[in-house]
Amino acid sequence: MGFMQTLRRPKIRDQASEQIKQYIVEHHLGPGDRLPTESQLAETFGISRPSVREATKALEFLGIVESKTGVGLTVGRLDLSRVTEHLGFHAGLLDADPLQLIESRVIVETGVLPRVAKQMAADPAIEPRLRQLVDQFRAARDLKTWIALDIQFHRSLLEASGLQPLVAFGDLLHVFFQRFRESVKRAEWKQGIESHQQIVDHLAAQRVDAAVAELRAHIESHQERIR
Amino acid sequence: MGFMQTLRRPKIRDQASEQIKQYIVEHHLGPGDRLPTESQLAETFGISRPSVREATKALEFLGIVESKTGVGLTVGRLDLSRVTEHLGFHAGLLDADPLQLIESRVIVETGVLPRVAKQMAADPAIEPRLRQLVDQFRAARDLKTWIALDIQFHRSLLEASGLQPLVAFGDLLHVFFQRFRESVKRAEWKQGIESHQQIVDHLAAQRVDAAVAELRAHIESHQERIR
DNA sequence: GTTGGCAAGATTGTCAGATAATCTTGCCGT
DNA sequence: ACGGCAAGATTATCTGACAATCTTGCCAAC
Repeated sequence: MGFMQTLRRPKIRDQASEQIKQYIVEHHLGPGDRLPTESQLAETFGISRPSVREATKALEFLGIVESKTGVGLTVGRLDLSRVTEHLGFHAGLLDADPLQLIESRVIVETGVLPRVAKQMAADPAIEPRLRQLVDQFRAARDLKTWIALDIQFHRSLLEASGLQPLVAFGDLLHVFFQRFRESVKRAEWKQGIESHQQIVDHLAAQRVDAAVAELRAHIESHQERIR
Repeated sequence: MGFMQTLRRPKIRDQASEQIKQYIVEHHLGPGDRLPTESQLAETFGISRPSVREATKALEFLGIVESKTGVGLTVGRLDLSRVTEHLGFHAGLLDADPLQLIESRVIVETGVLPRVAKQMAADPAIEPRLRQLVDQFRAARDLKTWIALDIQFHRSLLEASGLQPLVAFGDLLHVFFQRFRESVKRAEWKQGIESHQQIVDHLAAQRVDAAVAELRAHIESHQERIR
């Protein structure tokens, strides 16, 4: 019978990572502040250094602490991109509904366009950058560079909004979209190039609604490919 | 002279974690599937087992892999709550521009409302759920439960859209947003309650534009508090 | 006196090997 | 057929050592 217990003894390294977090809070440490050395932590917690390391390396992976050879451990600074970097990988495993991912992209990327239009009017450096990417598209000859440029275009669009959280979210999704970008056919390039061109044109002329419509159609064109 | 290099050799365990992720992708492994043993991984990568462990423990921390004593390593199941739990333990470490967070939330949450209105028309269960949350607001007496309910309300809004990726992203934004909520004053509750009420009313009546305007004003009201 | 480099110490990075704890599997007796 | 026990497999933890890297301070040269 298996009803009893499953009362697993908590793992030492997990206790250690909790204690380290607790240490940070109790000592009111902020980003950049120093932590005790691994040896000191090991002695304090009454465990071995390898266990402490497994704890700190896990925390470091998330960005909660940083470690430098010859220096020591310091408290880290957490930003969204750091987190999504690893989570994006997860979105690939998690068999999310492709239709939901497409719709999510549409909402985020079109939602950002009004801001982009404003930023373009204020910062003359943005438009040339986008046009340069469109031109590189036309010169692209193989699928691989086309994909890379497509990713960069959409990323630049998000970057132009100045909203880093949304850039991070875009990066997260792009891992997933890579999968069916590969199934793009040559004939569909041309259409993609024209879409990008028109989006930039619309934005430069402050025709936000037209840009939104074009971008929505562009992203939703993936829908036909996923069946 | 310091101009040369700063070309840090990539750390072995980081290479290892990358290789493990790569292994999962290349072998098309999904949650629950087995990975090679630590010893096998160590031998395959040509490194020691402790280094493999530091890599796997970091991945396990995020839920990318799971390990059970006597069993082995398996691919993990996405558990965002675990991540947000680790992130939220100390607000002082979170680094994000408040204005960008606010604007990002506005874009995501308002962008979702057209879909929510559609879903409400199709699924009669949604409206009572939202109204119930509004009612609980009115009954709330302390700041803590108010914050919890506020988070839940906005989350339910995203859930009602049926777009899981945006729900997950919303959770992440809330973690970074948390510290600003604590500075809400009692007088501002009332206003928040009324906002929520009106948003639900507008949506129920299919007045999407009005709901968008109200939600935007509601979120942007935080701007005045962060100076 | 100032500057430059070098040496020593401190700290993390990596490794090897061993033992304990825990889970699975299959055998054996009833 | 069923239940328990033993053996194997695998992760969990520890000890100890050495390598790589950064910081600090001393010392010599100018």
